[in-house]
Amino acid sequence: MKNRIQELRREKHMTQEELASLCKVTRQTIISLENGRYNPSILLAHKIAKIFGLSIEEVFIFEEE
Amino acid sequence: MKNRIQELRREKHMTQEELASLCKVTRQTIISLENGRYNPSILLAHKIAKIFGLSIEEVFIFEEE
DNA sequence: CGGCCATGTTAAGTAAACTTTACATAAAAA
DNA sequence: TTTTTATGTAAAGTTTACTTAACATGGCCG
Repeated sequence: MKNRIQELRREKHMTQEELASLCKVTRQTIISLENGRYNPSILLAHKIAKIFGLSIEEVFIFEEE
Repeated sequence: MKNRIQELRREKHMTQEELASLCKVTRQTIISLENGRYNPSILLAHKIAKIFGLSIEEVFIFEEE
């Protein structure tokens, strides 16, 4: 699964720190998501999508798995 | 977070066993999701939504959290 | 130059998702 | 009545998401 977090965060001129605190997770978590180390929980995915004003499917790209 | 898994599964006349094998998880996982013991991973949420031909947001209801 | 800011790495720990196995029960079918 | 089918519970174990903390680096600004 790919995601557009870094791209969308930069569009909004947000730092990892700012996004993390909006989501109420740590900066490490944002780094791990942006760098593809693991996938977010569905709740975190929803929070992130909401912050960007998009649906989960618009932020997280599910390729064949 | 609430979900409509049981409702949608019954609409499709599917057993927990059938849904589980389509998702490639165990029946226990489906039971746990239907009975609200825990939330699915984003990958499992996506698979389930896909099986029902819906978006994640149509199957999983995010109330204020 | 020197310091700060944003990003990244590593590692160890906790919490939550998911598995495996075993057993229980009610309803339908044989 | 006995068996089968669908659903559920419980407990212990593995894997993955997330935290905490410490340290590294390149870019920018004074």
